[in-house]
Amino acid sequence: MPTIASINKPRRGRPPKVSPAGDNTRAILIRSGVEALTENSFVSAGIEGILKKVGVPKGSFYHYFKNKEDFGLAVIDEYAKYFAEKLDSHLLDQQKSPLKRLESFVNSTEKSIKKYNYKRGCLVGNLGQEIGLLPDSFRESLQGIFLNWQQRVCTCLEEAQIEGELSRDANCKQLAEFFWIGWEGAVMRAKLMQSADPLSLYFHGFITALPK
Amino acid sequence: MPTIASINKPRRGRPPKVSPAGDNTRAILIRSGVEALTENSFVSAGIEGILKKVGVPKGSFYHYFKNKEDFGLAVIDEYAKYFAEKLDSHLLDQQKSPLKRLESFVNSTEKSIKKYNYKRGCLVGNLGQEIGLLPDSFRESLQGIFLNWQQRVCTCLEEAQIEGELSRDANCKQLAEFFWIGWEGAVMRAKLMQSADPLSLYFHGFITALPK
DNA sequence: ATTTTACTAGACGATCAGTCTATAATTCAG
DNA sequence: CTGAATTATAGACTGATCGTCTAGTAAAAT
Repeated sequence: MPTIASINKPRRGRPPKVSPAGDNTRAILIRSGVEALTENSFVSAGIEGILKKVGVPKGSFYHYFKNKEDFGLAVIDEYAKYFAEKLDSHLLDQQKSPLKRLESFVNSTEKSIKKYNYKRGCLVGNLGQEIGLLPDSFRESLQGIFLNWQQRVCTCLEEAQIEGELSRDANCKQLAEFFWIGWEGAVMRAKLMQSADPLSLYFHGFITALPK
Repeated sequence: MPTIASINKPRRGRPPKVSPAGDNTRAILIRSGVEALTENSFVSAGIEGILKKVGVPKGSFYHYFKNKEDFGLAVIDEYAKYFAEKLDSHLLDQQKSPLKRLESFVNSTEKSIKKYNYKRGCLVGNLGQEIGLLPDSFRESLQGIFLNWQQRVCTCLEEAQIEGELSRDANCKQLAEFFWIGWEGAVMRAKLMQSADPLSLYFHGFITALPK
């Protein structure tokens, strides 16, 4: 990102191709990578396919990224950012009760997975499953993302306690962790069954399990 | 498998290499495949690697299997057979109460995942995650395996009802499906965290959620 | 014109699934 | 015993694709 200083007193040479809308080549590649990795695995997703989909020549890849690992980390970060926003858009919706907010997130995921014909799942789940084949740097990153998501759901459950939807005795942190552990299984199963039923079945089970 | 007739009146030519212990080349390849696919994904698992691990030359592979897909299906079948036996060894143990049998399965999985340094997961879960990249024939096979496992847990839960560990009102079929949906998420998370905690946390959550 | 930087074409070696030809091993028929 | 028949082993080979790299061109500054 260019600083104010670098705009006022530009460096010599050809300036980087950067647009305010964020549609520069690097960002385009990352978005293409997000799409690829929500459908494919990291190992089987080829760089060439990711490039071809957005018409960026192969030689450019190693100008923008050190290697595939570096690219992968950038893609993970972008997905985490996108997903955290999506999560917040539901979990922070003050119009609904806390548990209804969680339900709203689930419903939105159901719609989304149908929309993409049960081909796209959770990028973090996909990469988590093949963690044994991935660079070590991926593990920390993915672990941190789960912690982050769990924290958000935990807060939502605590608000449910305040509003009386959930027993004061409930261990929200543990429940949030339980939710995400199983949720990734539900997303996987939905892809396998080509049906959103596993998502709603899992959510229904989770809700009825909560101590009132 | 040779029939009685074919033993009494054998065909001409070299007979198929088959040992009563089942340690013929085909079986060895399948076992090597099971190991490979519990750690890797199908797409990223190379045939050459599977062959090299057991010292079988490449030419033999296409003698025993039509192609990689054919091999994959055989590997899945072998794993399903192995796993169903493992499951039964716990769930049919009349020494324990039904819910304790399920706990016994969970404990055994915890030990197993530790033993292999959190590298080996569930073959069915691994392949399920990448189902979008796999031949169509895999989907049916994997779906059927889940149905089978769910049926076994369902029966166990019904026995728990009889023994009074579980409410008569409980929907055992649905609970069994819930269990397996989430369980695959827990196995994935255990690999990612390099810890068996997600397995026990998930099981604990499942048990406390059951209607008494 | 020259320098600096941004970007790209295409080659490279490795590895992939799968094919092919050759031959070793074993058994039965005559 | 000989030779045909069949199973099984062996690995070179093809064509595609992989991640990576180098040597270059394009563009805008001095």
